Order: sequence, then C-alpha cells, then structure tokens
Amino acid sequence: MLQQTRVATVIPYWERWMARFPTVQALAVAPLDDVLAAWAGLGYYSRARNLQKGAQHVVDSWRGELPRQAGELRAIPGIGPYTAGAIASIAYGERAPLVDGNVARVLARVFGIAHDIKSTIGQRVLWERAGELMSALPADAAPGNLNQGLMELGATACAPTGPRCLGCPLASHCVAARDGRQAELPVVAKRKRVDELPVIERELLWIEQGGAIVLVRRAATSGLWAGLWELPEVGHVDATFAPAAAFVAHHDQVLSHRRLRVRVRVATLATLVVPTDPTYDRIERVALADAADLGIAAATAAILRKYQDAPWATVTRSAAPDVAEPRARSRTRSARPRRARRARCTRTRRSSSTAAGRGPRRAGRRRRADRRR
DNA sequence: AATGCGGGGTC
DNA sequence: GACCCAGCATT
Repeated sequence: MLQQTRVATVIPYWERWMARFPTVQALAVAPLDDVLAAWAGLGYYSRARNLQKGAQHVVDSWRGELPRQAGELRAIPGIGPYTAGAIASIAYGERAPLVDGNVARVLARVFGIAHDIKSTIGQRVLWERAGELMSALPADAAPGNLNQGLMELGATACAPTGPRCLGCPLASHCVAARDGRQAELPVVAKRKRVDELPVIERELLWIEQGGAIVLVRRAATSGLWAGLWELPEVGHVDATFAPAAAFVAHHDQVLSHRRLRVRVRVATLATLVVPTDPTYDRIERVALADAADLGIAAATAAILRKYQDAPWATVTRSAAPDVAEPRARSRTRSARPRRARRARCTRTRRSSSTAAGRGPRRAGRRRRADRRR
C-alpha cells in the first residue's frame, strides 16, 4: 500500500485490510472482488492484484511464511527492489539497502548527484550510494534504523520544497546545503502539465432498476481499472435513451498520466445480460449502499456520491422515502421497524432478489457517510 | 530505457 | 495547478 502512497492515506485502508485479510492464507484464497473492494480508492490497482498473487506465492512456495532475505523476497509478485530491501532490513535485520522517493532526494542532495533520480543511471548511482552507507554501518547498529532514518529525513527535514536544513543532522555533510543548491537537487524529469495529458472522454449511463443502480465490472486483469466496477459506458451495453436527452452529471479528474472527463446521462436497459463486448464481464443491479462494498473506481464512486440525491435520480429516492416525501411519512413509516435489513452482503448475487424489482429496498442513504474514507 | 498505472494531500 | 507520495511490472 505504501508504494507511491502516503502513510496517512494508507492507514485507514490498512486497518480495514488487516481486519478483512488477517493472514496470508486468507488473502490468498479471497475472491478478487473482495480484494479490489478493500483496495478501492487507493489507486494503482495492480498492487492489489499483485499483493494477492504474492500471498499465493508465499503459501505455495514458502508454506505461508515470508522468506527473510531480500533476494528471495524480490521474487514475490509485487515486491520490487525497494520493498524487498525494506522488509529484509526493517523486519529481519538484513544489511540490505533501499531507495525510495525520500531516500533518493536525501542522497541526491547530500552527495550532489545530478542525474535524474528516476533514470536508470540515476537509480544505479543512488543504489550504489545507499549500499555504501549500509556497508559502513557499525556491526552493532540496526540496518532497518538506517533505512528508516533516511526515509524519515526525506519525509521531514529534507522536504521536496523548502527543506529545513537548519536542524538537519546531515547539513554539515550535504553538498546541496553547502552550495545552496537545494532547489536544483534532486534532478527530476519535467512532468507533463495537466493540459498536455491525453484526455479520456467517457459517457457513462445512469440506469436504475427496481431501486438499484446498474453497474458493470471491467473484465481485464490488466489495464486501467481492471476488475473494478463502474457505471456502464455508452455503446458497451444494450441501453436506450432519448437521443436528445441531456447529460445530467459530469465528473472531471486528473490521473497521473491521463485526464478523465466523464459525462453521465440517464438511460434504460432493455435486458440485464452480460454484453458480448469484452470490456465487461459482469453486469448487476446494486443498491447504492451495497455499491460502496464493491471495488468501484473513484470516478464512478464520486458520481454515485454526488448525484444520488439529484432530482433525476428518482428510483433512488423512492428507495428511501423518509427523505423524499414528508407526507407519506407519518403513515407508512412508523409502522415499519427501523433497521429492517442491514443491506449487508456485498457481492451481488444474481439471484431471486433482483428479479422481481424487489431487492435492495431501503438501502440508499444510511451508511454512506461511514464508508467512504 | 521508456511507459502504464490512481488518487489525493499540500503548497 | 504543480508536485509528489515508504514503486512495480511490462514493453
């Protein structure tokens, strides 16, 4: 989880993850849908798939117990040079170096390394330096502490902008501090401006049936949002809508390498069958409350969140009349016991409940607040 | 050696 | 907006 993701962001995900998958075995045998659901919102979803592959690898090849050497760890799916070094040094005390974004910044400044830190040559030089530091470590010192110290330095004093060199313990050894080149180092390749990113324009469909929203699951095991659920895209399902029907919602979002522009229109679906289109491999009706338990990419999640109370989201409203019509309230309401159904069960089973327009009744708005986040 | 892959905090 | 986060796998 910590690969390219801040600690503060990870923590709540990690808590839920460990509760859901307490052991390597539990993760290894879990349905991919559950794995992606627990990851949804974190991004870089191949990490989730690789983590499960890694768990299966550990179960199959190591009897469920993680190997301890960096070289062995490196062969596990999802564990690259950084993670192998981190586990080996911090968890098992091996004198294994590591270089992450923080360490790269610290070393580039301290040693005045002028190569692009992402480039092959830059990485090689950084790993060499990190290895030399590790080799110079006194025999009674903990290798993990050196690595964590370097990372922590990068996360605190040696910040990307405005480094606080005054209190830095390495200031007297630092080339960048000595020469006042903190702003020039590390050298990092210029990234594309947002307005230069390729734009993905998507037209998604808001289809309600029996108080539920229609979602589809993307099929591929690789590629953007692979295995995640989303609103159906026009042209990929057997849906109909008035040609002149206006877009009722929109959502813009910037990815690291794409700009996403989503528009939504209300549609109806002729048949709830998996389209022959290979883009999706499943289609389901899902109550909004249950949707939050699926692995849903951020764009669709944001649209569901933003527009579930919109005037045109009619079925959704009738699914939770306590908010919609104050009049009907007194009569029907009080009769019914409050928390009738918990809207538990996350995975949408294609069974009886969705058949007769029954199903997900009052799911709508109750739990929405406590789940996102 | 380069590219694909997310999402969000923070300045 | 721009920057970047306890990177990895694939091409």
